[in-house]
Amino acid sequence: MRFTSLLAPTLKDDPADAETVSHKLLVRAGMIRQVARGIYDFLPLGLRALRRVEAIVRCELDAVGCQEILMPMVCPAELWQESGRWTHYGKELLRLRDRQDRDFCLGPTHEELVTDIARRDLRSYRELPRNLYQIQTKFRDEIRPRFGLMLGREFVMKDGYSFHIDRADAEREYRLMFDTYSRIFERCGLRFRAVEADTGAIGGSLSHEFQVLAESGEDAIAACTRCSYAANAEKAEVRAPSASTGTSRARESVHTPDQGRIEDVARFLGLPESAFIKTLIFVREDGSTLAALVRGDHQLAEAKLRSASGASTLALADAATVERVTGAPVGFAGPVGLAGPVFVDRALHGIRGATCGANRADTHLVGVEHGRDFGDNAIFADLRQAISGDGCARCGEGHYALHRGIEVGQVFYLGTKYSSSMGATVLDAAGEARPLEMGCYGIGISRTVAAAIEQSHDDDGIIWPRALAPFAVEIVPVSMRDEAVITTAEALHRELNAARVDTLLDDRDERPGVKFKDADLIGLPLRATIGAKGLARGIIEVRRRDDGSVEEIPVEGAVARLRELAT
RNA sequence: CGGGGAGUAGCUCAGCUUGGUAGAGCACUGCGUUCGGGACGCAGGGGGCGCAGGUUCAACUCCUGUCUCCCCGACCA
Repeated sequence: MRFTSLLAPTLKDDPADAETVSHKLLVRAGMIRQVARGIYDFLPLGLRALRRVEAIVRCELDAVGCQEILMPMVCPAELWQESGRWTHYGKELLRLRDRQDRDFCLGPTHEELVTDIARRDLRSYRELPRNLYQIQTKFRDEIRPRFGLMLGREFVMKDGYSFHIDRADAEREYRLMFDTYSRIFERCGLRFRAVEADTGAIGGSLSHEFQVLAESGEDAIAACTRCSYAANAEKAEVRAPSASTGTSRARESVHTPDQGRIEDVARFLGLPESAFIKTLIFVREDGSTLAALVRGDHQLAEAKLRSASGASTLALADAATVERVTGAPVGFAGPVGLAGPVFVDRALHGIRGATCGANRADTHLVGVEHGRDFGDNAIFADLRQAISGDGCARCGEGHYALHRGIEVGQVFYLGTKYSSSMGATVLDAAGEARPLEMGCYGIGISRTVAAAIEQSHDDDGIIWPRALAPFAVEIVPVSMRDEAVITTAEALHRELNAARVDTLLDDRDERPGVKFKDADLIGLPLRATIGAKGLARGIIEVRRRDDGSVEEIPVEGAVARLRELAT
């Protein structure tokens, strides 16, 4: 490909609306362009990177027996009504109406559609297992899209679904997909970690996320330094503390005017935040309320509370509800005398001399003690987010180190959630109709492109992993006025292409500095610089984008050498 | 949805406080010089200031409405 015919509008300035590195660099390198919030054009270079990821995904999935299909982006409401998600999915589901006034939605995921295929076309256990996938544009009307390709509303996703006669076979497939995903991300050249994950709104019971490790990641993941256990910090089980904390003292109330935040009260009273009990009020789906207690310096993990309380959905109570339940404005809730179910994090078991809200305006209680002052209606559970240094509950010995990650893939064991609600059954060997056991497996293709950049870049631009680079080699003729330079560059370009090495020839009549800057920005793994001085000595200079190392190679045999370096 | 910020040339921004009919750098066009890390000179082209109203002799500047984009949002009990 010639630069002069490539649409690659590189920019010197960072775009004003970009925050993250990948967003800035993708735009600056002329790979994507924003069209509306969370919606982007892919320009040729960006598309090529996207296609690289797709190709790896296809290759690995096809190799383990998956079959590619393509389902519609516009989905009829009926199927979503059948599964119940038409009413439950929420505002992320973009609904539309056609000219006949029929309801449709843009598919944010395709369990309904694929289950519909399965129930129509799969009849017998003999036709199982099946694993169907598609690579397609998805739409989720996110509340707050951000960070370019990281959290778009429209994005490219590979979603796969498998069908089995029983749970054992579904779990076998789950493990197969787990291994396949590991291979896919390895091939992409990414540093990642597979972590146990919450199953979230989709449901199911067994799930791993594939997290690309990057400082800018939005997910916190906890990995044991001793064993192989790693999990989303939301889910990572925290080992129960061995000893209770604090010293006993008499309970008394203190006047804390306008001190509603733990941070403020802690300063006001000169106490550490860890000596506080944080009391949060939640509302269940049916409108009933419950309280959750964590230590002042800890964060509640909503997913844990959800499973401890058995509530399918939980929402933090609004100010009016808090006042009704606690009898005090927001900021002064506490467990003492609080009615209703109270879920308590294990770190508070046996706590003494603690401080909490008094359920009275502008008042806190000090010297609060578990057992003496609260606990009758307490249900103890692991409720908080893991933090660095927490004990690993899995091996019982190690401790957690926290990392930031970008979720690029997830594998789920789904069970019969959709097959049951949508009547997707097959006959088993005994001639009995059984709902299909299902698994589902996703990879954020466009997000993977962004994640690769978050993980691999420098001040000058992108540093593509070989496997994802839009081109393998960029040829930079230092001058477009020098016959020998041009001839050599053209020949190299031609021969590399013939040798199936994707090559970009920067044939623009620009000064060398401009070309070098753009080459660094675009970030192809190898740059072959051809200049008059080098040619006089019969050499071409090859520079690696990742470590900046330079190798001079003879013009004779340059193709073979470059091909070697490129693979 | 709540809070904050911003919409002026392709990009990054200045100009609005104190209304008088729009500017810089980069990019772009032509010519010349230059040519191994974002060159230089000269000469050019391009926007009427998100949109719609209003006030005024006069609005990018003031007022009202509206749209779009960006950032933050249990952390508090």
